[in-house]
Amino acid sequence: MSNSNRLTGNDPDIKNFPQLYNVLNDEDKEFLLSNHKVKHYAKNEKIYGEGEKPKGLLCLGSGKVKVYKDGIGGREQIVRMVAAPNFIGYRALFAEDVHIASAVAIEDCVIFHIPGNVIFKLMGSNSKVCRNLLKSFAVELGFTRYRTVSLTQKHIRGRLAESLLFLREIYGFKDDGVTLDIQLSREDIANFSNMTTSNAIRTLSTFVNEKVIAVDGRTIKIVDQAKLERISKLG
Amino acid sequence: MSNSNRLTGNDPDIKNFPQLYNVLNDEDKEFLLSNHKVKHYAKNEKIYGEGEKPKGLLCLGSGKVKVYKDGIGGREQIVRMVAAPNFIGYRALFAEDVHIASAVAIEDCVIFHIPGNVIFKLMGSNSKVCRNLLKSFAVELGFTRYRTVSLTQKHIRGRLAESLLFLREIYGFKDDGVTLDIQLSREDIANFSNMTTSNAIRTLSTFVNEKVIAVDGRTIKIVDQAKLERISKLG
DNA sequence: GTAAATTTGTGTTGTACAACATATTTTTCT
DNA sequence: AGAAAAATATGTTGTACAACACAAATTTAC
Repeated sequence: MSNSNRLTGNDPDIKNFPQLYNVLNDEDKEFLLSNHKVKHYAKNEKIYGEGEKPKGLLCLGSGKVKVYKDGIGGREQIVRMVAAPNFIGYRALFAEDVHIASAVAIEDCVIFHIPGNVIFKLMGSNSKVCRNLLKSFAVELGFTRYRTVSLTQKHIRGRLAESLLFLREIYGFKDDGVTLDIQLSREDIANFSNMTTSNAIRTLSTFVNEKVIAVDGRTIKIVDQAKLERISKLG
Repeated sequence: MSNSNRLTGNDPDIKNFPQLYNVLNDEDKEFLLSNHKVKHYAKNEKIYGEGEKPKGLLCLGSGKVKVYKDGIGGREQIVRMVAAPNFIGYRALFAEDVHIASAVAIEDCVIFHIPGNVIFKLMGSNSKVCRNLLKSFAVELGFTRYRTVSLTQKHIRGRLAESLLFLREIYGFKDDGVTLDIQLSREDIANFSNMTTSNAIRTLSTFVNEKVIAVDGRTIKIVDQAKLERISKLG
């Protein structure tokens, strides 16, 4: 996984948000620079909630976000794990609908807020903006459909293995090349994998015993990726 | 299983495809009219399959289509039921990816084929085309996310009730106001509701006994919609 | 028209996993 | 620091539903 787009440093700037800024002409760049807000979110802070009206387009400049839906009996289902730079909360904006999921910062985040009329104006004068938004949708719809099938058809081991592989794909490894660059509670892992917290804990333990992963608190190392892929594939 | 060789009196026309034609200026209308193909598909004919490269944008002008993914052990999961007029197979086009699902005509269909470069040119000169495509994506992503949660968390009765309500929403009723305007095999209903065919048959029977629906072969009447909604909601 | 194939229907068995209980460890709060 | 709360861990029980088996009805094939 390439990290060439990944934002680094302490001061994210919308100029480093390639999906949007890089494709604009000079005039539109100027317009965007003077028509957006930069907001900071602390770890565990809510970004938006189910039922709220979208205020505009949100661009995750730095940090990590989980997007989830509240299900039956309060059981939350994580439908998306987001790394920067990426659009968030844009489905509701383009569906002209309220948010049907909630977003929470899972570590400190910087998010660029762009009012609806501003992004629509940019879309009018620059079709590459549209293309990038369409591409985001297309990738996400593909992911969500894929997940619908595996979360309903795969067994627990397969679902958990797949989730770990997706976390690796989304967030990558730390410098050592084996440690997942994301810290999640067992509950979050369970909610991402459609299982109870108990079963997530249990199954992670068996993976450790089988030397597929190594775990230290919330730090997860992928020890045998080929085996993990086999477990994911076999269901 | 042959297409484009059937003579039909009154074919649907791309002029009646509002998401695309109505928003164009005269010049672009002319361009679109001379740069698309009208194709016929017979009932049960495959429109595209998993792994194929998208040839362009498909617009369902008339007929009904199911979109499904092949899951574990050949168990197919229907991820979308489509009524005209609607875009189909566009995810792969905008993700610059191969199709990750298959589409089959569940009754005779007319589909407008628009080459990729043509739709991209129209998007460049008319941002309303983009808006309509974005809206399609947004609605579909919302549906798919909603379904992920209910297909994984609701019990069989709730899943089947929800599926019947979605079929009503998508295809509506016949003139009598109670008969679903769609004929599906029990297997298709099962694959849309994430359950075995046996359980779909069984549960439909109990719904009949409970006077929630009435069934005659593949014809389904919704007798007590409020009750069906209650069953769907309670999971 | 009859045979073959497919779809529909129903009962039985087995099991994957949720639900629950409870202990232990870690984190948060004052 | 110690108390309270939350997260992690593990064993037990119950059940929803898949898997299987088989019969009847319907459709397709020849």
